[in-house]
Amino acid sequence: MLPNLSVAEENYIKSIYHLQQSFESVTTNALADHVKTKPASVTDMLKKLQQKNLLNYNPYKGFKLSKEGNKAALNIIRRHRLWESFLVNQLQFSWEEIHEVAEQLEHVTSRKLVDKLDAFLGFPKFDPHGDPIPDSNGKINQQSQMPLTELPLNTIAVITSVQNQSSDLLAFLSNRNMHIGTKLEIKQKLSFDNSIELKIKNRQSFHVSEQVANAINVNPL
Amino acid sequence: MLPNLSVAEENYIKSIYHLQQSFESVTTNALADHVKTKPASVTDMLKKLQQKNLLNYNPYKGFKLSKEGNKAALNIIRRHRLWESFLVNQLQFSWEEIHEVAEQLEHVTSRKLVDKLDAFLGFPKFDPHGDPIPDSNGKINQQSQMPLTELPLNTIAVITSVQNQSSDLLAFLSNRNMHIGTKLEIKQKLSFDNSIELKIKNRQSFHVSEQVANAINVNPL
DNA sequence: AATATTTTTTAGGTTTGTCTAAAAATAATT
DNA sequence: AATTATTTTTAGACAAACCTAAAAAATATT
Repeated sequence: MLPNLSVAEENYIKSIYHLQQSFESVTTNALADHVKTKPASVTDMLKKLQQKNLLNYNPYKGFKLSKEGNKAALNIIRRHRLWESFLVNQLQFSWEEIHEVAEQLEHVTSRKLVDKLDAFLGFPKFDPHGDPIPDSNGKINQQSQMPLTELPLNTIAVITSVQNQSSDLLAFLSNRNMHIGTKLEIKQKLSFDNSIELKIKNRQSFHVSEQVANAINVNPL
Repeated sequence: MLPNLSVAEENYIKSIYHLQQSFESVTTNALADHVKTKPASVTDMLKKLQQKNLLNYNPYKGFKLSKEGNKAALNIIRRHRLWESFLVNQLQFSWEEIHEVAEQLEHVTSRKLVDKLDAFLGFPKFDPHGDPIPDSNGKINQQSQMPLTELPLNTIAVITSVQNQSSDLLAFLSNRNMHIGTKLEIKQKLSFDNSIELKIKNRQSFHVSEQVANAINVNPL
């Protein structure tokens, strides 16, 4: 069903997908920046992706992924995030190191490999950065992830990731029993320093600074 | 130290290495066959590898891997065999399916990934086909693997692999307590049917047919 | 509205790895 | 030894993905 894609094509598709998530219109220049190439090269590739029906492209007007293109993108992202999970959870990589390696692994296309890896990892829903992993049908748990600072009051949410790697912070979180998967809710936001009062079930509430809250991503339930 | 290699270059190097193991001189035509391309393309690549000091090449006379080239080959083979081990031992792939997937995985170059994978797998010495896996310094347990039919009498050896996938055979071997890693020795060879009398420590000796013995590869200790 | 600026596309070239067809070197045969 | 056959290399082209420089279109500014 999906055509065979070169590594270059996959990288463009993935970049277009990511840019579409952040900005509702993607420009040639922004894409060139993202894939680290020149605008003229982007135009060439856009034509090629259009021909493969992965992209709807009107010269000078703009472009966006077709339904097929979107499917292809989710497939690539699935592979990327599963490998990231593998690297962190099985091979003990730290978060900074994985992206580059996953960039290579994501281009290994065997469907069977990906599905078996998924099963081996226990069908994770989020990667180590807290980003959702599309399932084998391309369904993705839409980006409900947000920094803790944006979580509304009295809404239970799960910690999905921590942005920062500093051992200080990790130790602090561990000490407060905050781990990936921990459920919590915000009881109060203090306006004079933007600190936040948190409550974890069966524990006493406690405060965290704005900086800490900003480094924690959560997923409301 | 080793130059960055393209996927194409890696495939040529790997093929040259394998052909050198089987035949003491490798020809342009044989190599073209092995990498599924045309002799003219091979000549082009030979020049390139020569320039990178991976190959000693004399036009019309012949070629072989340089010391550096050999090192590069062993590195690629290490990656290939570690991934094969991963696919079979962790992801439950069967032996037929792994080669193609490992052909892609072997080109992921992160040294750290490979070494961590090696550790994760418990530093295996042989891949699922029974072929030796080079260590991180490129040292390889030279091919002592042989079919059980060629093992001398009264020499203890370890089963390293089974050539055949038939469930009959696998069940038979399992029933006789013969698995990868099992130590055994030959007590007698019967000349009228070439069957073999085997002995496993702490067990009664038993016979296997020539066909069965031929499907089993062993490594003398 | 006319001009200036920015963005995007076209035109033409380069590199990598491939190809076919022809030439050169080596090997085999009479 | 001379001819024939095979192997290998050269010559010239092509596709993919990139580049620079120039042209075209869209956007912004006066």
